[in-house]
Amino acid sequence: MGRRRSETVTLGDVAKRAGVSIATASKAINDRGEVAAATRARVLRAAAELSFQPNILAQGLVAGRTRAIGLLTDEFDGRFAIPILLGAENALSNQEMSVLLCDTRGDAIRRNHHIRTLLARQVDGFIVVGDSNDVRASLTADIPVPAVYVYCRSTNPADLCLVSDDEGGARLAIEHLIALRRKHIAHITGPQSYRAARDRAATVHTVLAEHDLRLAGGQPLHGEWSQRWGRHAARLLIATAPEVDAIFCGNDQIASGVTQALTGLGRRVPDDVAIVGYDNWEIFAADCKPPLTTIDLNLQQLGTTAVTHLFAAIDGRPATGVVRQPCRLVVRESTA
Amino acid sequence: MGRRRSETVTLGDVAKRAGVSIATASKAINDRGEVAAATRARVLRAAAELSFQPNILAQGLVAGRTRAIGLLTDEFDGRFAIPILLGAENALSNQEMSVLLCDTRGDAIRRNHHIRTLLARQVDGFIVVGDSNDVRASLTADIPVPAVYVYCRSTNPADLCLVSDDEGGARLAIEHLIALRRKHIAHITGPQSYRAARDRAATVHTVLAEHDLRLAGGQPLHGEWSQRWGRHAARLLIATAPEVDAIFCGNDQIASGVTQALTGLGRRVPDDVAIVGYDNWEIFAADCKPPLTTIDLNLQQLGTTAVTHLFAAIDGRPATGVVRQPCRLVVRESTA
DNA sequence: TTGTATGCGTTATCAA
DNA sequence: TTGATAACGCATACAA
Repeated sequence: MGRRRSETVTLGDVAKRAGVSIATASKAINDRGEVAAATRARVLRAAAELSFQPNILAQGLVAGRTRAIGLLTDEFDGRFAIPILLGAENALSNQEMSVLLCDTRGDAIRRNHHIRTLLARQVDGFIVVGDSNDVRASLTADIPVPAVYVYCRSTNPADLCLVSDDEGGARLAIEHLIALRRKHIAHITGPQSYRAARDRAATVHTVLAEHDLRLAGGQPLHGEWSQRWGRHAARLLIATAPEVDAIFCGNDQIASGVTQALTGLGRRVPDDVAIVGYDNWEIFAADCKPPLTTIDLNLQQLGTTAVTHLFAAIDGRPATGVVRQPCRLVVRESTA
Repeated sequence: MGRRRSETVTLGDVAKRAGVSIATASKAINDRGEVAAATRARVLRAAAELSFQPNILAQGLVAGRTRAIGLLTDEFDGRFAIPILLGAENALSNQEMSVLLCDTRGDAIRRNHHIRTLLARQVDGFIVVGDSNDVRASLTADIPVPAVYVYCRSTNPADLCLVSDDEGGARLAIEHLIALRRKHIAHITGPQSYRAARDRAATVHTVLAEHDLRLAGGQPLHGEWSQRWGRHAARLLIATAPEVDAIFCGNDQIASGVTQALTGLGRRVPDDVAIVGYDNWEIFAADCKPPLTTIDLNLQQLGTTAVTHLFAAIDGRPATGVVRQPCRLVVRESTA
């Protein structure tokens, strides 16, 4: 049964056509010095004429490496995983590495199954993409290759985890509003169960205090990550703290809802109230009316960084601990 | 140099521990009948004790198949590719197949490079995910394995292309509005350069005509796929065709913008004007005020279907032509 | 500089 | 029922 696709051309075919042995052909193609220039040229021409492609399976079998890595994600329909994955895929393919994608759908059995499969495929390493909030069971004990955790934490402090710098992002937002001379700054954000929401809220307090300010409304308004909550919270806020002249929102959807509600209440953005969102999800931020100033997480860069670290680890120079990826302020009309 | 990870356990290790030859161990593990029950049990136990995982590279080398497929996408940050990819990945992993992911970023060189790499990795087939609008150069001539095109067309009519049923989707929307006794139905949609926009607009005309109705405003309003265009078009429409009592929008973002603008103009949704969106992108459709009735493309199912067809093709039963995936009406408050 | 021979881990053939 | 042995395609000591 078709154990070999007839058209497949192997190193043997190349060698035959060039009139040399397989060993010589191999050396020529892999540019090992021990071959005469003329021979090398003959081999390369033969290879080109036959469109020879070395079988990566065979190479991997002998080398013990496959130039492939496993990308593990729990819920990759979430919008955060995508840019990370994209950044990683890009960086990897620049290094001639392939990506084996596995979505575990939050199912531990599925996850273990995927890990076993990937190991059976002899991947050279793992990138684990999380959802920022939860802590992932460390793979380190179960696998013989390096792993890097992105946008999540691992249970093992000796693992390398790359996360977004929530404190830095919140600081960027608040200092921007303060620079605009806003004095009554409020914070509408997502559930307190989210670490990101808690960390950023804490930083909001800190930065305001550094400038002798207090949060308008006294406390952050915790709710959902939705436009609906934004609309609702904005009305609450105007009722309880009508002096508010700036709102830092936990994501762009909330900011969009806030903006809609404020406009409905007759407040002008940014003249009466400046708005800053979070995530720079362009479909919301740039298409809002007015377009939203927001914080970009540099997620794609996060994916790229992960690859860099994974390569270092594969080369025997592993890093460790939690690394924070800086955010970036994107100024649009909502604070212009 | 480290040509083998020391901990790796091979079939030889299992065989030794079970006190049999490698050949016998292989037969026992692969359940080939020609082995005594007791021996088989011994081998399986040894394998379990050593957590033996067969090396898929070696298996693939001898079998000529790898149980891996290549997933090629041009711009996978677009939101349509994601659910398709998710559906495909899910179906594939259910069949113990792995996915090699490649994003070509619309670059032909990159694309060819990826294809060569995937072939060198001996993938058993390809799934090509497009962006619905453009026609993809057929791979068939260049590759020795089957390919299925999803959410795009191929230049070769003999290829199998899976697309969304735009006509059916538009029909669902318009017939829904007609069933609600709306008489003045308008259509606000994306650029005419998009095949989907053209096909749906044509169907809108057809279905209205079937019910002796004409489009409110006379012509579809073609613009961008954005909220901004939705807001703008809604104001245009109210100015030129104030009698409008229903609007079918080309996507959920346009519908969201339309809804915002209508609300600002004092029209109630759905009482004065019913709205239907397209795509069922929940983050927009379900979080709109009011939540949007919309058309779901069943993209995940599209991915699953692609895998089914790819398997058939790999098994020597290829299909051909353009297959349309039916859409689904999702009713929410904007037409309730 | 070139070629021979061996091994990577597995499956399959065929003798024993 | 079992076990040598030969592939699969490639890379590499080592001999020539």
